[in-house]
Amino acid sequence: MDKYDPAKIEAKWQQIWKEQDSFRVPNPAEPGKTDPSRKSYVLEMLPYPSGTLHMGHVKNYSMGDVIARFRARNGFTVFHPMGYDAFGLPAENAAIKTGAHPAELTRINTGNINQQLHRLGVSIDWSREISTCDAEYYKWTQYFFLKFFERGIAYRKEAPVNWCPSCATVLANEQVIQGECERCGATVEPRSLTQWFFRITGYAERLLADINLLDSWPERVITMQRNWIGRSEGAEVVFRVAGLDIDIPVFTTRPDTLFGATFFLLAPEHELVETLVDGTEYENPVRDYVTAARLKPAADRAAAGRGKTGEFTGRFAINPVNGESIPIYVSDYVLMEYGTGAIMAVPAHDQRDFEFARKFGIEVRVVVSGDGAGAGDGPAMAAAFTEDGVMVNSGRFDGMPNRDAGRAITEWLGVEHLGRAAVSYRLRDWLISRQRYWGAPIPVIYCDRCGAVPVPEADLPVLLPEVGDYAPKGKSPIAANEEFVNTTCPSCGGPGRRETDTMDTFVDSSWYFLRYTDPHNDLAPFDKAVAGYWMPVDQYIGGVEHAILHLMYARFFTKVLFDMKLVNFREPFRNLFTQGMIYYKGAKMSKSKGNVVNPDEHVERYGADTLRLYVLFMGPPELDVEWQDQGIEGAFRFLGRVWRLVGEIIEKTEAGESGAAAMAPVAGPVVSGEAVGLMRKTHQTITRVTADIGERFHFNTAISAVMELVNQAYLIKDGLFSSEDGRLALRFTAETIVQLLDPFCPHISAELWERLGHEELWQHPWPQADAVYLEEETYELVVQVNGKVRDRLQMAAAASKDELVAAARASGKAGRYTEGKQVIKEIVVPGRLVNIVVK
RNA sequence: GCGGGUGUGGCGGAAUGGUAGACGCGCCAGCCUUAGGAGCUGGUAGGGUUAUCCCUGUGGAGGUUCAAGUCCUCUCGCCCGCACCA
Repeated sequence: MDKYDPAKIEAKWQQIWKEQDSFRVPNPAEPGKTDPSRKSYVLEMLPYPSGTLHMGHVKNYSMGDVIARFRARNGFTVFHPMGYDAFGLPAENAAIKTGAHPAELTRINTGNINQQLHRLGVSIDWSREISTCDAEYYKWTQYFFLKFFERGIAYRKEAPVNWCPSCATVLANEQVIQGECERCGATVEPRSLTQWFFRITGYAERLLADINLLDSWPERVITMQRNWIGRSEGAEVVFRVAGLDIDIPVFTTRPDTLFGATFFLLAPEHELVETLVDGTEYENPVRDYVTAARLKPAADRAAAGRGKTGEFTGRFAINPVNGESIPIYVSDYVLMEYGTGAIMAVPAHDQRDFEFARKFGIEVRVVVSGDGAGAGDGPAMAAAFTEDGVMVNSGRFDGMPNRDAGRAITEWLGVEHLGRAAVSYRLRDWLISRQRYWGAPIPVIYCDRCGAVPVPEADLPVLLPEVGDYAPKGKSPIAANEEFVNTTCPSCGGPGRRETDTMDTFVDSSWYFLRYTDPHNDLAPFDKAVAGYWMPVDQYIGGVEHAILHLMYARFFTKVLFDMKLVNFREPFRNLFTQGMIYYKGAKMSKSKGNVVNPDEHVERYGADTLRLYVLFMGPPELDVEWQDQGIEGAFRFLGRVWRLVGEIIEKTEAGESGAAAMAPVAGPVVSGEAVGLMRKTHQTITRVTADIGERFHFNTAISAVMELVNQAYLIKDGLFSSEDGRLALRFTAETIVQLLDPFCPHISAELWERLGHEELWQHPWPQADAVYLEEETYELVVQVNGKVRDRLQMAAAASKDELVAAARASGKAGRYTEGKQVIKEIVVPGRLVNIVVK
């Protein structure tokens, strides 16, 4: 046979798949009445077209394709679409540098990626391709904004926000990592701006509770989401400012420590700070403190271990449980965004409050005692006591276990109308406005008379206008386009000005999986029945870096759409698989580090099949792995071995001696026992590969199982060609190898399958293992003495327990260790081992 | 600090509580070849003996069990997430 030439056969099959539109899946004519039980929606996170695909994408799409092709061949109608997350800063920044239009750059990049995906041979239904920067798509993103606005989920408020000076835009909390911009790493600055938000906090409880509806998500992703939502149970307690008619509520998770509150704190941003100090001698120092705190970068302010600072306001708060007056301070360790922006401080039982109290000489009063006796040791404490104990110094609650007291105090507060049980979340509302160009314009018009007025649905899309200069100047470049900005108010017809901010690109990607189901619908974002047929996504695959951002937003979006009755499911992604990253030279691949492995070069050199095979063979798909330059050589060698093996079998056997015949048990005289052995190995391999792909996603072990089979075939093939049974077994083995390899390496498999005399491998049913061949006649019995292996014996599969014991006892090798000893017992595991326990 | 994950040859990694190191890379040897950075075959955890066999070994220390990489307790290292969240 000719030499293995991946470039030639890959081009050939990609052309055939393209011409035949092989992976196209039409929507059912009557989706509501069509049985969706055999559909499988396989989805990989859509790529951001910043340039070309990198190795992480190759892994992602290779995995998705293995699952898609495997399921297709197992009788599922596989829905496997693709698109581009095309709005975003990289294209815009490149545009600023080169002067090209971001749309043009995006068009070029998506074209490149489309070509790369074709060259990988991924089984995508390209008729459903979408790009989030197309007006036909973002029209519906804007539509959802309007619907969210109608429901009060989209709203505008002035708030302290995160400003990235490098990206020149505000960021959502999720996009700030340790005080730095998630995208560019610049230190974010606090600013107070009026911005658009999505009220995701209203869904905090459901985002948490509905985790139970997910079938299979990685534990760490679930944990990260739980942590991010950060639900805390406690109480809201109202403190009154002495001498003023002002009530300030605080949130606490420790209502049991209320009697230990010896001071009170406000966040610098708290709206009442000014009221409390206005016109008093404390006015100036407090104002100075507040100003300094507002300017401090969030990262500095949050730095743990930094000494506590604060400023006394001259005011006192009255503790509702005992009527005590406690001093009110302003301190920057109190966060305006969490709880109510004010806290009661209990230094004896909170380390932060303790540090503040020590610095400012405030009383530390123990109200929960560890040993039940040691009350009043506050002045001697070296640190706060944060464990559970028994109540002291707390009036009628003394002597109670503190957790019980917490509940009792909360209840009492409720009765007295001084507080109530409350739940607080760490999750904040999603800030979606961006002061940048390359995004979907927020469809709102401002009118002096009517305020913020939504653009009427009929006027969508609000097209992104042309601008002369993309460089951000603290506000969106769109603001410079007077023609765009100046319009009429849809409500009163008077002069209006358009909103010039665009939406966070995470809004675009929060619903793209729905658009795939009905991508050309121009009357609605999607048809409910059609979406209901394909959704939810049965298997979602992507990087763990989206564990919070994208996955939380998409879950939120789906829940809002559920409430709007646009979808009939609560969770979009039933199963999630997060792949590990590929490292190179000990680090994450990145252009700045210069350690990037370019997929195109490897496709060129070895072919897509080899690259796909290697990225999945490298290790368990969920773990981070290190790219090894020589590793891919091994994958290429293996495919060469397969090519030559199958080629030789094609040449030396007849097509008539093929799979169908081999599916029946080997009948008649078995010329060579090895023919049966090969049939057994082949069927065992079917079992292993099927389980490894279908149930465990252990692609690396599935591949190694095929490698074993190939190795086995090589060892015994020469002895088998001479007999009829041998040729039959070899032909069947060759066909099986090709079929099992198909999800990983579809091109070489399709080619060899054709040469074996068949058609359309991607539609051919997945091979089934035949139990007749799985049963071994003999096996190796391990003989242990006191748990140590001493001998291995060939035993008949049917041997009884007694026979196994007898054989084990008769073993000379094992006998050396049992001689002269007393046999206490014998453990028999049929099919595996006998363990003789002696003393 | 809290939460999650992970630790096995020179390397990537296999092992429903039942033969530790499958498979691949690398390395060594043989065959084939005018040649080989091709192909085929064999070997390759460490230590001691080599006809063979023995001992030790899955980060460390205990424990459960006839039997532990696997289960339990403690502990150490690394990775990820959150972190002044009241």
